[in-house]
Amino acid sequence: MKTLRLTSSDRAILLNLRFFSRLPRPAQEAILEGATVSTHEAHDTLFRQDDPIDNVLVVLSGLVRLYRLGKDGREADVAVFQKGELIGVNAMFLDRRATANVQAAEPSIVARLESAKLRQLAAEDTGVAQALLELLCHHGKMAEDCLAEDRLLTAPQRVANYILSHCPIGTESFSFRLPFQKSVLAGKLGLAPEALSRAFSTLRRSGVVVKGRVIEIRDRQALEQF
Amino acid sequence: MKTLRLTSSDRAILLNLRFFSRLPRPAQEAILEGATVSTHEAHDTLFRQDDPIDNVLVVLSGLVRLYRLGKDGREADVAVFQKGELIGVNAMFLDRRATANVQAAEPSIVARLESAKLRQLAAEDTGVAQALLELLCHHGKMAEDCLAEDRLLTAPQRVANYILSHCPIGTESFSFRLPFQKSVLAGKLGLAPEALSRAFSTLRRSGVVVKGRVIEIRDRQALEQF
DNA sequence: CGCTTGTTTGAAGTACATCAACTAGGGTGG
DNA sequence: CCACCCTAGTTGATGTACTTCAAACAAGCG
Repeated sequence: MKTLRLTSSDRAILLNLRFFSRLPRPAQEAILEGATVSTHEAHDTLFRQDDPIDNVLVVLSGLVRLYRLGKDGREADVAVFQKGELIGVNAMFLDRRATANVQAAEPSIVARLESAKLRQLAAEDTGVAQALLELLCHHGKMAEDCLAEDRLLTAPQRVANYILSHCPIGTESFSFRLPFQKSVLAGKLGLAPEALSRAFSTLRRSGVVVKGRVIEIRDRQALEQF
Repeated sequence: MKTLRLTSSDRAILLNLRFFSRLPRPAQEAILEGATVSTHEAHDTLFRQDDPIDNVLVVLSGLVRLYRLGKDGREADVAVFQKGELIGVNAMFLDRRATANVQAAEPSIVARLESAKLRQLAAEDTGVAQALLELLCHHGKMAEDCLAEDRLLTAPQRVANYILSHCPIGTESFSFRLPFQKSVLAGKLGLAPEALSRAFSTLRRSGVVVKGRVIEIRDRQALEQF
């Protein structure tokens, strides 16, 4: 891991995020001022569960995975963050400890904001607080969706759902590229990699063609009712 | 369902909540001013998924269950709220629609706060925003815990966890009363009622005695390593 | 006492995990 | 350019945890 200062392109990425773009200008400056950047290899661990943490991370490139460990050493993903997503906002307002292990799932670059500064800004400026509130509500909804999916859907249904969520409405056929390894998708969906593989082959009968990371949907209807 | 004004004891309950007690006095008044109360029979539906919703609910007594429906009509609980908990905070800052079905799981009384008012206060007063931020982070952590439990633990382990979470630290043996029907606990843990029942009987071998709603722990050690 | 509702138990089925073997790409070094 | 290796992914066989359906049982409450 190497730690650096923000480049101007890093700044540009940050300022374009939904979260940042809603902040008042002075708050933007204040946050960026103390920010640093770090680069990580795949499988690097950024934090371990319960580590004290006084940064909020922003993924600038790559992929960061949050997972918890079972007593038997098994890993369960609780979230996967892509470019532009914020990590560790919850911890900032709770006990300031990581609620999960944080790991780079591929070579990644993350910005590190100072939680203390962000907390202070939120306490002084309702605009900042507002942006955080919206972000947290969005996270909350995602989590609820995820729990409901886990409890209601079978593996092929979860995969179908994922595919459909990347498929613009109103299109009958479509194709896109997975933004990460299949094993990461498996973790995100709460499946073993083998189960994901089998789910894909089940969906082939409903017009889903998978070649490498490219997924092609031939019959949207069939997928939706799966 | 009957709608009423707040009684003074309702006001007292609300003002004692962690959330309310952190609010500045004028904000408390402003919120209580527009609040109403409604009573519900068991199984009453308060909202259906996607209903527009412009209240935040507070459970004053009883139990309120949030669940989503699968395509086949199966129900999956996403949260269960007891006395003193707030419902619908996420929706307030998103699209203002219910993210799940909301149902009284037993005869219940809920206060209804005006989301518009609360939103306005949060936009004007960082104290209010702060209280909401902490609340949402807490919700977020709960959701993450829940997802991780679902993915890492077997049914008996989840039940053991639940029991331990109600067992004061440092006590070797202990007993407490379930705050709701077993079928509700089953839903909360993502299990069929039968699975919960079987989990209890598995745990009997580890010193858990269940009589009606009363649960007795004879050997905390055994439970912890389950 | 009998009815309703909640819980337990049993038997059968299903979905997913796990383990192991095999296959396909994607570099690397010769 | 090919042989090799390493990793990611697939496929098969087996085990297991939970669901589902059905029936027995218990507990309130009229």
